[in-house]
Amino acid sequence: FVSLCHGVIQNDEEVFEQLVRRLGISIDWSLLYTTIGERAQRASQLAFLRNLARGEAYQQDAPTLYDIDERTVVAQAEMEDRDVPGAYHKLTFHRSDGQGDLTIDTTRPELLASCVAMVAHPNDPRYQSLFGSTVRTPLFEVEVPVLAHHLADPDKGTGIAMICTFGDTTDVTWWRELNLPSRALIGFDGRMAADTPPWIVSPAGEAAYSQLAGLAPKQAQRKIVELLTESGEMIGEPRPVTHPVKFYERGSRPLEIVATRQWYIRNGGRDEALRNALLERGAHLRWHPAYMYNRYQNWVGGLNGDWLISRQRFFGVPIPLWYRLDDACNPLYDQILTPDPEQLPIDPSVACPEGFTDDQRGKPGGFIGDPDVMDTWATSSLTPQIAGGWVDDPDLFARVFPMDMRPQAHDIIRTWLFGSVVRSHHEHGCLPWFDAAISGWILDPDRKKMSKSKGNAVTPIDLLQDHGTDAVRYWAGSARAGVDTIVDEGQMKIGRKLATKLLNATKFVLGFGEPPAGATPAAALDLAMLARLAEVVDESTRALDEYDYARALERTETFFWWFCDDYVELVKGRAYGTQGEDAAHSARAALRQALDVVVRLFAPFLPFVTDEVWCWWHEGSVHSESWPDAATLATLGDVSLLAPVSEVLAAVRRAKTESKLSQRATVDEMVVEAPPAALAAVEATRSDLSEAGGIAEFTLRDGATLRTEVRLTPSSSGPTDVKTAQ
RNA sequence: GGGCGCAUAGCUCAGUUGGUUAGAGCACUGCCCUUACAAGGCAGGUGUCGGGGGUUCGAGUCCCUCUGCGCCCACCA
Repeated sequence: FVSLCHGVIQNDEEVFEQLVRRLGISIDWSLLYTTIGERAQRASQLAFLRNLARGEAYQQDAPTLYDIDERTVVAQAEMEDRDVPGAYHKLTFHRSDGQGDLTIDTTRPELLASCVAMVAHPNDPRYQSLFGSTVRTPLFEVEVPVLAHHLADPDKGTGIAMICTFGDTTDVTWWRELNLPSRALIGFDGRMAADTPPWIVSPAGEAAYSQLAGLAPKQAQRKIVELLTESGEMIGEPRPVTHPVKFYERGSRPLEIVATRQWYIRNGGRDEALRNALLERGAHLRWHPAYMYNRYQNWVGGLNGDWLISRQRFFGVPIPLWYRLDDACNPLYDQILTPDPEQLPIDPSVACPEGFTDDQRGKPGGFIGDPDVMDTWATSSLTPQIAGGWVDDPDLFARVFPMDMRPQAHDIIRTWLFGSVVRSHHEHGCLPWFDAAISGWILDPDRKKMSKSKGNAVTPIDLLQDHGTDAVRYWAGSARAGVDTIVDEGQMKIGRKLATKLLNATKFVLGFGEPPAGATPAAALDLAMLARLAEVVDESTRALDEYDYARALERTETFFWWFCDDYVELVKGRAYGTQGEDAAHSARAALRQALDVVVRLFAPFLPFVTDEVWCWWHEGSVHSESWPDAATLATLGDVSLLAPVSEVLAAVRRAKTESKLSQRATVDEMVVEAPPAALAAVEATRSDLSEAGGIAEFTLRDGATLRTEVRLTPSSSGPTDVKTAQ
């Protein structure tokens, strides 16, 4: 079985690696690790042994939530509540003093044989006289005490409940706090015990139990309802309710509670000082978005026990321990044998503890390996240590730990993130990273969470094939951090357009040829464009520093479209040389400089197209280049120049469009009226505007507001039309 | 029951410490073969900023409240 698992894993790892490579994520593949690989097992087992040595890991024999299909215990973090249909059953208990009956409501009548006591609130006036007395259970005729406990809710059911071992976690609390006996009947196979338990002694009780023996919970419930109805001890019909029940998150039947010996790691669930320390750690983590800390707080504050890490599975990282056996071959769980850390990873079912030989395995006075494996999160919670070389590369570890950032989705804050904080707190006394970047889920177009079982999942590889990696990353990069995001192939198409535009724009800019060495942007428009770009670099850098990648992308994109639509169109003619050599060199230098920066700004979002165009005029990959620095751009330019110029250009285009003319059509005359500042801007770019607009006669004059008059001659014969645009 | 998020154009969303007439893309419509790009370009209409109240010279933005949607957590007889 284990070898089959390894086969599946090997295949999956290849598929995942292909996917990650295709996504263009910059991974140093020489540092690849897998959570089931040797390095991870070594780190996982070593960390556990160190937890054990410091008392942070311990074993306990206690009632535990257990999945009867998976046949394993599960941790609180892997459970979820589901609303399922159930029914209240009103049962009659008989007072031992013969003074009448007592009725209770239960949703789990099948556990009646496991009843150990009755409980009501200490202040409930209805039951004051019964506290301290005993009652007999229906069918089984077992005497159980009537007790008081503050958790009993007078408003629920009849105000008095039967305590069974174990119907729910409240039963466990009552059982523990009221020192009750254990009468568990549901076994690891999820069925009622085959033999009549010793506490059922009456012939009628034995007869009743024999009809339940070996049944699964649901079958047992149907049967006992039959029996109770026959005996007249059930009042009325079951009353249907919908109530929340605990399930294993991947399970199909409700969890049962069984008493079993398991391993735990302290996580504050039973220790207020540790809980507060971990809350404090979480508060020091920089959360992106910040409100995700609330989920951490909710989770840590709501813990009701330590972290159960042992699992009854065959494939996983083994718990690296052995136990001595007594002369009758019973394991002595307090006589733990630990391996030499140098030998890790080990499988205790194969390896022998020091001082023993394999022929002593399972023999009287010998030893036995722990049969369980660790929860997958017990290993995943150590990924910063595994990746950072905690066990095998102390030099690397010293340099990279704590790590910068944990990227993950919000649904595993309780598992991956919290578990990692717990392990780092115990082992290193610090947070494992400085920042946590929490993403949302991808939702289908109907805003439903994607899941394989619902069949609405879109695999990333299909999207990458259909739209290209850059397009998919553009869509993903436009989504705000932490927010669930709908798959939007429309956005991907826009991303693809952007990538195509970058190819075309680069081809065009490079087509002008390289300006001579030493040529620098000098024209006012060129300097203004570069000044605007400098602002974009600043803003984009600041946004990324704050993990606001969507803003960084948006700002760069907005600039780039303006750059293509307006700036390039304005300087096109000049760059071709229509205004002389010097003017051309200024434009060409500015175009190249801007493109050089823009490509680097886009590189994290559109890794493939940026790398492609970069190599058209640079050596090496854009992804090895430094991030652009606004200070290196010409800062002499006046950004305020740009708005009036773009406005005049738009007015010309509008006039041509409204006259149903080609944008190439000649403007006979244009008059721009503007206040002094705008007028100066238009004046400074007059030659570029004239060329781009095809303007024959261009007049400027003072005015209160910017106003552009455009006179056109339609290409075909027709009346002269005067368009006025604000 | 406790906590959190969201609500802005038909759709998806920007809107930064309160500050001109609230923006973008998509969709829709029209025009244009234009020597980077027709798998393209240019241009155009579109709003009770969820409701109500308050603070302020000024509120999409701050405060209170209500409504709707979504998520997390909770001891579920």
